[in-house]
Amino acid sequence: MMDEGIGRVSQIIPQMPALEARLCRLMLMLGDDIEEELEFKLKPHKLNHSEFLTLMILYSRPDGSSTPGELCEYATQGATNMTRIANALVKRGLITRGASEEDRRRVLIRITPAGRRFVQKMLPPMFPRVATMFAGFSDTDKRHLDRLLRKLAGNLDQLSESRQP
Amino acid sequence: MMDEGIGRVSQIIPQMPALEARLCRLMLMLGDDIEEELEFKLKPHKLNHSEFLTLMILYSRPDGSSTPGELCEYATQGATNMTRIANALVKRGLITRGASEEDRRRVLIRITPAGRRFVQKMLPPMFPRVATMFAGFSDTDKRHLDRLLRKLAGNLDQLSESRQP
DNA sequence: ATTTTTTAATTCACTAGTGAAATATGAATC
DNA sequence: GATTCATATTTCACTAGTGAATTAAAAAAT
Repeated sequence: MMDEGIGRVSQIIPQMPALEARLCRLMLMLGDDIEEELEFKLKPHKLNHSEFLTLMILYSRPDGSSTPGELCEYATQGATNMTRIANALVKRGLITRGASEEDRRRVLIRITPAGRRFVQKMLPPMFPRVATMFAGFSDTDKRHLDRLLRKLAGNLDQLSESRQP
Repeated sequence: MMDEGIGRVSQIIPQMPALEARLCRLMLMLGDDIEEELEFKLKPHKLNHSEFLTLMILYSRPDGSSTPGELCEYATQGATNMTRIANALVKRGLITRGASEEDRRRVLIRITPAGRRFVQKMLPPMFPRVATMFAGFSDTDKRHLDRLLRKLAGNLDQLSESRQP
């Protein structure tokens, strides 16, 4: 369906990089599909993607703590949104928010023991469906995919730098 | 950075499919990156992604017309949002909206000559950066990537059917 | 030592997208 | 042929995320 669409457009505008455009479109569709699958798994826990990601970042830190600014960077979220995310997670007792000693502009965010238990409980049931996503992929397939995606990521990185350096 | 995070989590929870989780995360990041790049190219034309996609679907149809319901399906948008998208495009004179003759529940959406000209003018300047995204990709790389992404899409399709059939 | 500049987080007003209900027409059933 | 059921679109109330302005503290400049 998408293939036919791109085909017809590239017949009218032949200088279009049709193959590349198709790959772009595929990546966008897959990104949406994976996001949808993820949100489906998160819904029972009343978490959305960015809250989950933020919580996982904290969980994966050796000391379980970070600052809003750092979390923004790693979760690629605006500071505005991080405030809301932190509000939501604090309300549920999964993280705490306190003032930093050294730099009083900073806020210190820390995952709570309850937050750790929550992650450890919710994660395992997600595994089977993640594995299913890559059913029929050989180890070589996965390695190839990883390599190609990282190459693409590198190119996109350059493009993003060329936007506002 | 993400690799270390997943590494630490999979040390605590060893039954996690770490490789697959990493590929998921990569796909999500790349989807966001490509979306960002696309929105950047669309901004000067005051279009967002879903408006652009809707317009392109109409452009690529042989007769240049469709209905809201059909557009929802192809653009994977809710009906609610399609109403807003159509409103925006009508306002700019890129599409028209009229009642269907056969089925008066239906609305007929059609790209205007101005809409066609608009697409033909805005598309070519986007090509260089699309090509750059795949710089360093051999033809084999692109074929492989296409194959792997389609396989992944197939698996995700199955998963989505298992959600609410 | 005071002023200026920079950095960090938050609040506010907005855009984009979703789910549930409303409206209206067509199709099916009795 | 009236009633029930299904389909198509829109409206309304909500969630998620963004940009601009605000507040406050630290760092740099004078």
